[in-house]
Amino acid sequence: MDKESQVFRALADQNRRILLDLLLESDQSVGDLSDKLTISQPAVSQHLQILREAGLVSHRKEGRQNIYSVDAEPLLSVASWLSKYDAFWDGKLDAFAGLINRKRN
Amino acid sequence: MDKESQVFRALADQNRRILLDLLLESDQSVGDLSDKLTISQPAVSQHLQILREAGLVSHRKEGRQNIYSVDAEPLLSVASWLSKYDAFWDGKLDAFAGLINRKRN
DNA sequence: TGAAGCCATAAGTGATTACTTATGAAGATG
DNA sequence: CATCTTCATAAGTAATCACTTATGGCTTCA
Repeated sequence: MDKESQVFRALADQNRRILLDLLLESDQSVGDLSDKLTISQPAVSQHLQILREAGLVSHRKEGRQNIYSVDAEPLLSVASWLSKYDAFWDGKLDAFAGLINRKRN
Repeated sequence: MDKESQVFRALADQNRRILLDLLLESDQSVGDLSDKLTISQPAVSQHLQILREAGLVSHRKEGRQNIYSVDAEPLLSVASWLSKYDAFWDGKLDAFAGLINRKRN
């Protein structure tokens, strides 16, 4: 499977997007993440593996904990793919540009 | 399934992204699209149905042909979701902004 | 050292996916 | 009308998915 499909597929699951959202707030251990979802710890580990394979998260060991953090680089290729649709957004593009500019200023 | 997952899932298949790319060039019939892919016509129809359910394409009948066209609006929510990662792109964000601005000017 | 905590991996399951071939409905054309 | 074109839908299949429970390897700590 090509890398782009792998990234989209990783993002296609709600629990995985929640995991990314949680990691966006702060790096966290698997246990911390598990406590915040309604699925089992192994399920969380499996989702994290898929996110890892898509390059969207990385992890470091701290004692017996495994601390995960976001790695947003693959999303750049998603953004690049999206940019092909600029012409179709017309006026709405300004709203989009506003969205991506919001945090810059 | 939530709408956002549906859009990501629709984009997670390479053939469906190719279909969108083709439709980005011009509105086309199912037969035209079929000729350009290596899968069967029913497979193309099935992919188009998934894209329709995600709101990414629409179609109009012209005689016995079914002409499909891109409907990019759902991609705005993808773009909005992506914007949460601005802070993680740091310097790379400029490249991203360049990408989305390219076609504007 | 031994018990407990943290986490990945294994194995099993039902649901979904992405295709195929077969078919039939609806519109154009002789 | 009879036929051909275009396309969606049906049915079947092998592969993949998202979970579960069970287990065991490390690490920490009493």
